[in-house]
Amino acid sequence: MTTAVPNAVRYTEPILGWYAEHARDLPWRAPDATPWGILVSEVMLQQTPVARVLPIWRRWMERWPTPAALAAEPSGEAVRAWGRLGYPRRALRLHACAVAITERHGGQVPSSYEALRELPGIGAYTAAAVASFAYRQRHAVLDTNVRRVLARLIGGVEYPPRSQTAAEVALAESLLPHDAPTAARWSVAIMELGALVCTARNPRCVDCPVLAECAWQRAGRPAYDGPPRRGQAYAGTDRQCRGRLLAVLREADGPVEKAALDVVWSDPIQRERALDGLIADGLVDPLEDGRYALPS
DNA sequence: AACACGTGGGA
DNA sequence: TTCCCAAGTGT
Repeated sequence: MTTAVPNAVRYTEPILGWYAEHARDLPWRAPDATPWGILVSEVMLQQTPVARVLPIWRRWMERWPTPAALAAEPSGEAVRAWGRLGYPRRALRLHACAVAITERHGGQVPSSYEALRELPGIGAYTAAAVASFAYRQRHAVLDTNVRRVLARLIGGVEYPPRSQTAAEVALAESLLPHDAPTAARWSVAIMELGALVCTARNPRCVDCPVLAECAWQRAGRPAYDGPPRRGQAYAGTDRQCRGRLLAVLREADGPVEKAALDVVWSDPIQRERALDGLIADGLVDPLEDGRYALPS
């Protein structure tokens, strides 16, 4: 038996109203933001806080305002401009996106979910986000923020399951307003609610527009009881080693000697493995003369 | 379906 | 200081 009260009244309207008043004015949300700018922001924001993305995004858009502008440069320039945002393979894939958009889509970021999904580095979330935010379409946009809001608001638990389920997708789709532009606004609104109010730690429930509807609140905000949610060691890992190695190349003006890489990581076995990994990923180019460079 | 993949800031 | 985690994707 479904409720007689339409979801639009219970969730949509309060959250849209809250968003209208409390949304951050981020540059990729400005009226003059382009689909390319929005796509770039979405890739940069993957697993990365807004505060760190902001300056890099501004510099990036100033330098490469169109996909064609980026496509015209070596991929290594994208890796260099990526700076310390993390997960530098994203920079490589963004460059590959620019090439694909230039070659296959006449330089215009495609608007269909399917075409977006085929671009390198664009998965289910990012394709839905770009289609929604750049083209005002109606898609379930299910990121970590939205999953957490739905887990609490509807599921009555503190955190969503570790990996995304079909039930979550179905739920997100069932909540989508029928009208496409409204659905797009709803998607960004519920995401923003998760980012600003319904946060992972210390949620600001007092500021929540749907506190009265919240199943987690109603249940007395029980603490998460499932298996440990995290545990990613970093110190001493290949990831850290790769980061050190790539930082050397990023900060160098041109190719570097092998010795310049050797000094940043003491364990030669791990160092070589990490370097081979970077080369395999296309993030590092081994030159004929024995030196190493960012890819061209 | 797990696991690899960077980085830095807040609690 | 240590731990958690921030608009995921590809294999």
